[in-house]
Amino acid sequence: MDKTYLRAEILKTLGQPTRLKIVDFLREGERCVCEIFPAINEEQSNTSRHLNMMVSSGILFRRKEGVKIFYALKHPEIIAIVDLATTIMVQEITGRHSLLLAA
Amino acid sequence: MDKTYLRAEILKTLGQPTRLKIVDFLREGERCVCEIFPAINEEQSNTSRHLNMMVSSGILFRRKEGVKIFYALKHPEIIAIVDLATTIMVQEITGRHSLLLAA
DNA sequence: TCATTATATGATTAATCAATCATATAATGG
DNA sequence: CCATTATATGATTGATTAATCATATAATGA
Repeated sequence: MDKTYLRAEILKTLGQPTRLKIVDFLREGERCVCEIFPAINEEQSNTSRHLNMMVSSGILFRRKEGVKIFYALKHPEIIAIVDLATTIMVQEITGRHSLLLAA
Repeated sequence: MDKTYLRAEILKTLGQPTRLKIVDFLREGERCVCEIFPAINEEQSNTSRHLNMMVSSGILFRRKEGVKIFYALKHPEIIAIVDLATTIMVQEITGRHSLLLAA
C-alpha cells in the first residue's frame, strides 16, 4: 500500500480540466450523467469515462436509479482542496507573491 | 486566461508521486537540490526537472546562493491541500465511507 | 416486444509524461 | 586557470492519457 502513490492519485484525479469542471458542477449536489455532460459541455462517452475514473480513485459516489446513474462528491475535503487551489491561482494571477518578493 | 486549466495545473503538479515527495520534504523549510534529491531518493536530473516544473506552475520559490539553488514552498495552501488529500486517502483505506453507506 | 433513453466500453489516435543517460553550464576554491 | 561541485538540459524511450467515434448494454414505457 504505497501511500504517496494513493495521495498523488487523488490529486491527479482533481488535476484535469474536464474532471475539475465535473467537481465544480457536483458542488450543487448529486447529478446524473445526462445532466453532467451537457453542463460541462463534453461528450457523453468522455464524461462517462472520467466519472468512472473518479469513482475508482475514491472521490465520487455512484448511485443507480432506474436508467439513470447519479454521481456525487464523496468527501467534503474535495471542495476544500479545489477552493485552496483557486486561492493559489488567484494569488499567482494577481502576482501578489511576486510583488512581495520584489519589494 | 483559462481559470479551470490553471487550477487543474496546480493540482496536477501536486498529483505525481515524485513531486509529492518533494512537497513533503519541503515542509521542513527551504532546501537546495543537493539535499532534495538524496532525500527523496531520485536522480538529480529528474529531481531538477520536477523542481523546475513546480516553479513554473507556481507552487515553489527558487533562490540562488552561490552554486546552490534553494527551493521552498510558495503557498501555505499547498500543505493544506496535501493534508486534505491524506485525510481522504485514510478514509478510503479504512473504508469508513463504504461502511457508512452499507449500514 | 419494440423503440427509446441512459450509460458504458472497445478501438484508435495524438499528445503528454516521467525517467534515464550523457553532457552542458555556472560558481567556487585552490 | 583548473578541478570540483551544483544544477540544468538535450535526446530518447516507454508508458499513460484524453478525446473521439462507433457500438454495446440495460432499463423503461408504450
